[in-house]
Amino acid sequence: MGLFSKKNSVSVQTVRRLPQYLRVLYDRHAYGRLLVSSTELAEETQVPSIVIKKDLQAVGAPSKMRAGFKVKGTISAIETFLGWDNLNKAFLVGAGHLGAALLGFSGFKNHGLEIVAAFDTHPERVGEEINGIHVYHTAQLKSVIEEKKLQIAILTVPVSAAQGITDTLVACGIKAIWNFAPVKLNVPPGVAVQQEDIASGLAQLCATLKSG
Amino acid sequence: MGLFSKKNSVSVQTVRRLPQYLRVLYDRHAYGRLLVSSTELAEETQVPSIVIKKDLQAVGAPSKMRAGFKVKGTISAIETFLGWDNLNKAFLVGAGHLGAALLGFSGFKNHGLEIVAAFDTHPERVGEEINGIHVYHTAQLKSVIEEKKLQIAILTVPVSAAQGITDTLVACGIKAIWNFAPVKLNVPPGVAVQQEDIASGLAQLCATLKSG
DNA sequence: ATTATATGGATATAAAAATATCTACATTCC
DNA sequence: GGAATGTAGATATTTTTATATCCATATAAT
Repeated sequence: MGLFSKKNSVSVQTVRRLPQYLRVLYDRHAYGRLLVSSTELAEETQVPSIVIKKDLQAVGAPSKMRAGFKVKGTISAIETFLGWDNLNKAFLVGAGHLGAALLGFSGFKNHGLEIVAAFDTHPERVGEEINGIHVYHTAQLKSVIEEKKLQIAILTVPVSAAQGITDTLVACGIKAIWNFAPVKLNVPPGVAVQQEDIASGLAQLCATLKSG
Repeated sequence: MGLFSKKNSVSVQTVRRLPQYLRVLYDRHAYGRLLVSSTELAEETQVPSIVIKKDLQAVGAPSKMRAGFKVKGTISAIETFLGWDNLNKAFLVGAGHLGAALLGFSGFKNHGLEIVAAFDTHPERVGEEINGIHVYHTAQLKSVIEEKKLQIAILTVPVSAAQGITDTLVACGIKAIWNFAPVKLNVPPGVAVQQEDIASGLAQLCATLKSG
């Protein structure tokens, strides 16, 4: 029960739902609303209101009795919790189809992420600019990471290249990897890997189809 | 306990892990292996072996005492469970960055999915072929769906268009929608919607970063 | 003032999922 | 042949997550 044992135990599922709330909150804030109730958020997100209440309480969102959660304060609470209140410098490795799609998505700045560089090995891609982001050769990873003080890696390379690139990233001191390659990466402790597997969602849809 | 009350209760998390196992199994099968143990699958996927055992038991994977799970039979069990043993005809609405990336991904055929048509409203996209898939105008949705007997919709349109397109899809009798637009869709009972929210994964990564 | 109502907050319960423990059994190795 | 080993299978436990119930309270209607 010491000073450092306070486990900030916000569940994974709660964390995954936060961006949904954020979107509705941004919208309400744009309309000048000061308060929003969990009931209203529930209608908008199709998440049960009781889950929303618990989620928002977990991140310390401010509320007003009988009125709802304070829009601005709740936005701040969520953004602070996720570290989205200031931008992390990110880069992307693998400027293929998916990589280009992510580079073309301008919404990351609302999610605390600023993609400032891309890397690839294909000669026809290196030197290009995609949505204003320069594509370097993968050989320059180390120098560019250090020069630009990059923090978060987005991995959209083929499976065969994923682990090799990862080893390089780890050697460069990268502590967060967002991995879209369908393979589990081997990293030392202290490096966070978030695995995105598009097949998981498809599997869920197919299973629902068969049973429903 | 009647004939129809048998609830095939395979958990969501189990379903989401199945594709991972499938990848390793394909690999081992390609190398001619007949058996694979849960321990080996655990090393490969970083999922605890006991979870793997339970998952595979849940879908009725065949095994051999003291030896492991039968590679071929387990592949069949998973594919059958997910309905990936024969191809579902799918189509994509919204051939923008992300849409094009999905159209360019040829791996869906291993996941029971064959994308046979795309739709968009932009004049410069309509009429194009992306990875051999024709892009129709969205106005033709109904006729093409009926003509080609399409079953699964992949939605990669902007948020503003998502619900409108969904209403059309529902009217066309579509029963499964894989939605990449970050908005909850309103659909009648009986229509399965699988929501993909890229921000959820990013939130998870950021939360890990902050706490780790 | 009084009452009705909708809300966040707190607590309790239930359901889902992960993890641990033990057993039986083939295979391999002496 | 006998013991050690590594496996699936079954069961039990714990942890996590979701859901339900009740309560105090601030607002609005009467």
